[in-house]
Amino acid sequence: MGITRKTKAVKKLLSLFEPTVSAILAVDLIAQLKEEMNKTTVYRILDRLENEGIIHSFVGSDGLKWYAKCTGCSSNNHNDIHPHFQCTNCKKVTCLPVEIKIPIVENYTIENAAVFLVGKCNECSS
Amino acid sequence: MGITRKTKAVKKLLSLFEPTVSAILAVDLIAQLKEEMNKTTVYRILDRLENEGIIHSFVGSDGLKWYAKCTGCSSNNHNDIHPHFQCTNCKKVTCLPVEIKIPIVENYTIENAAVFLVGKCNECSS
DNA sequence: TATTTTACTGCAACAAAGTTGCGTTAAGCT
DNA sequence: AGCTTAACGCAACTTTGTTGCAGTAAAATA
Ligand SMILES: [Mn+2]
Ligand SMILES: [Mn+2]
Ligand SMILES: [Zn+2]
Ligand SMILES: [Zn+2]
Repeated sequence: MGITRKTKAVKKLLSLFEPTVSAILAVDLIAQLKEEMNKTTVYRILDRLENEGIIHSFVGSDGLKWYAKCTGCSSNNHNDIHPHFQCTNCKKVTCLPVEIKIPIVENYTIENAAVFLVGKCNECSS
Repeated sequence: MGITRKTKAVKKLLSLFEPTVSAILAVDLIAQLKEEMNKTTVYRILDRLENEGIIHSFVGSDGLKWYAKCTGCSSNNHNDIHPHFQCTNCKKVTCLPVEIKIPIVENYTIENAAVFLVGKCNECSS
């Protein structure tokens, strides 16, 4: 189950997540890998890696899809529930290593929460 | 500034938000109004109403745009910051009238938060 | 190492959401 | 009623993402 074959394409794509802690836009990955693989392949590999628990995805405030490395997830245990932050200045998106406290609201049984925060990162707030 | 002319189209669109507390998908509005106005018109009216502080928008977990009525906003004061909830069963999306407690995270100055909650609504959890 | 199997990839065509330009219509003011 | 211009319809376009199918290559088997 999952990524059964570690092809050149899979290795190449994974290598782009290595040097950074930031999340990466799916669209940016496609642009960056244009010479090396087809966009269909990029989307398919992202799908598989996410099912494997190697990366996770979320949607930004503009509806675009972001991907970032997981820490300690597997295919049957995706426990990477944390807020994501975007800097309004440098536009970088990062995973915040803090717990989300799921609110208790009457008449609603809340099972999951997606939190997208916006503000200024340390480097950009001079 | 804002909606200067209350046309038939504007009145009709606003009337769809009246009978419900739920949010409405932009795409659903377009489908529902297909016979009465063009989709371009729908998008343009939604834009204007949002700038006026009459409705507010947010993005669901699938990247689609939702709109809901504002309560007590104006064009220069959009203070409708609350979580949104989607029921996994009936798919309805509602505005939750609770305050979002913006987390304090070192190295990040958080200015805004979008919280999208998922679970079961009262009607659907038998 | 040669053969075989099938997971993976490329391509082209498609789908859905949303935007833009421009000519036409109608809201609402005099 | 006539005038001005905000608002509208339409078609064409952009962007993101998906699908079907034929061809390729990773890796298992012999
Ligand atoms: Mn993350
Ligand atoms: Mn709301
Ligand atoms: Zn920054
Ligand atoms: Zn429900």
